[in-house]
Amino acid sequence: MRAELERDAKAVARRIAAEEGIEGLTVAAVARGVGVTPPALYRYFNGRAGLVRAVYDDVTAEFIDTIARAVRCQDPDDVSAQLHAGTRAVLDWSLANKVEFDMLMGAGFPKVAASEEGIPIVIARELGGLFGRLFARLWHEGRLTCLADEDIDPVLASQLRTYRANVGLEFPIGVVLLMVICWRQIYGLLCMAVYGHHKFAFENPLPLFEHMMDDLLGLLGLTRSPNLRVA
Amino acid sequence: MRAELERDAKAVARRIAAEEGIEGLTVAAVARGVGVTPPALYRYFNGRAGLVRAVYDDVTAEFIDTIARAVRCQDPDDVSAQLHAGTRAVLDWSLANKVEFDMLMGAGFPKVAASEEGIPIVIARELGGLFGRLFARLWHEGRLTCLADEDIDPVLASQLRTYRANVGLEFPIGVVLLMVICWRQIYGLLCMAVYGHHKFAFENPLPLFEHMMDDLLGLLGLTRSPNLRVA
DNA sequence: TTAAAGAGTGAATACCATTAACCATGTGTT
DNA sequence: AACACATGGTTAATGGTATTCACTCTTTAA
Repeated sequence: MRAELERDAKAVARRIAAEEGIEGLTVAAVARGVGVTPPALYRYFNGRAGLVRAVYDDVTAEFIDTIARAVRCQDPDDVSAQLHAGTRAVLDWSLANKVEFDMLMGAGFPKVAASEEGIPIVIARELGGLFGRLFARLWHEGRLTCLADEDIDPVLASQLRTYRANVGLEFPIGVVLLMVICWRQIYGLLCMAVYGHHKFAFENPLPLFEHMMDDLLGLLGLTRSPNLRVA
Repeated sequence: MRAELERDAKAVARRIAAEEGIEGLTVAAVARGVGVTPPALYRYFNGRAGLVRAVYDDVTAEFIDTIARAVRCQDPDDVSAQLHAGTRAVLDWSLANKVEFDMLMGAGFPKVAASEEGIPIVIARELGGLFGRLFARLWHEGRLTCLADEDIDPVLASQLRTYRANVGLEFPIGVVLLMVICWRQIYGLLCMAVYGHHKFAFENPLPLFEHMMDDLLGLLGLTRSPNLRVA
């Protein structure tokens, strides 16, 4: 019947989490926000953990959608622009949604994953798949230079194969290694920007970001696209 | 008088934080741990925030000391070994102290910084200084190849100068940029390892770490030292 | 000897989560 | 139409938390 209350509660929960931080997301606060007493919410959510879980699911979907949209916005034949725009979208979304970023890709994730059953590795899979398709295209076009299988440390190679299987990629593990190398740098920059340890000097992360993108695109044999469209 | 109670409380707080996570660090729990009622702790700490702050200060000192020790352990003339060992110590400490890592360099930091006044940028300063001295040595030995000032984007250059001034470094901003490039990758790997998003494939982060170190040392014109001593 | 400062306790207030018991309301069936 | 029942909410109760205040005891200082 009242499916709208569930929708409202989710929206309120999301807003509270964004404004007050995840520790401010309480059953009582959400109940106040939707004009109901706290126990009522137990009809819809599994207590506080369920509320957090609901926000997590919503945020995950929104994040993936945002990034995918930014990639789709580019010229479908311009892989450089797609990679650049997708990565930029990750940065922009993360900065605009710091609490949510923490839930998806920071310290919040282990906590969310521990609180309820069946939290999937959806971010690594989806994001890996999204960018993986672009890497696949570069690979098939023969533009990537990467390590041969036998030049990769055996233990690392085995890990890369596991990753490839889980994300559903189909190119050599040398390409997977390239992805991981790129992600390592992007992720480091993201955490620097979101958590703000270097805010005293790098309040605006864009110069470092663009410098990094030039670097990473170069690593993939690409150059910055002149047709990049940023939302 | 009872300075020992303050010591005990700090130790208990640290243990609870490590075992239960930062949200389990409650005034009541610490009080139980030292056999006293909660209000008693208000004589020593500024409530829960003060307790968190005390843990933060302790952990900061321990972290810096651990890394400095690992660096000192190496041949003082072997900069490669010092960089490698120092970075490895950061990884090892972070994995062994995930909650504390989060407080120093993750999502916990903004929260701690917001809770009490005068939280210094001690980590960025100290760690930057520690590694900065090694970079300074490489620079003065003329082994580093880096961008000239005029080849760096002006906004980025200004940020690098701010960083250099805050950390007390004395080499060209091209070298500072090298440091930031290295840190970006190290930090990304740390967050990956500590937060465990890719645990399904990279449970053991060492292969990726060693691969990264080879990369970074190469960037600095160095090779892996044969005399590396890992604790 | 006495006054004051230090260090703790207990009680009170105000949050929070969670469960249990209860009540209204509408829906479907006989 | 009347009745049973599932749905969706309520209030009440339990127990956890932080924090403040008033009070007591003990130690120190004059």
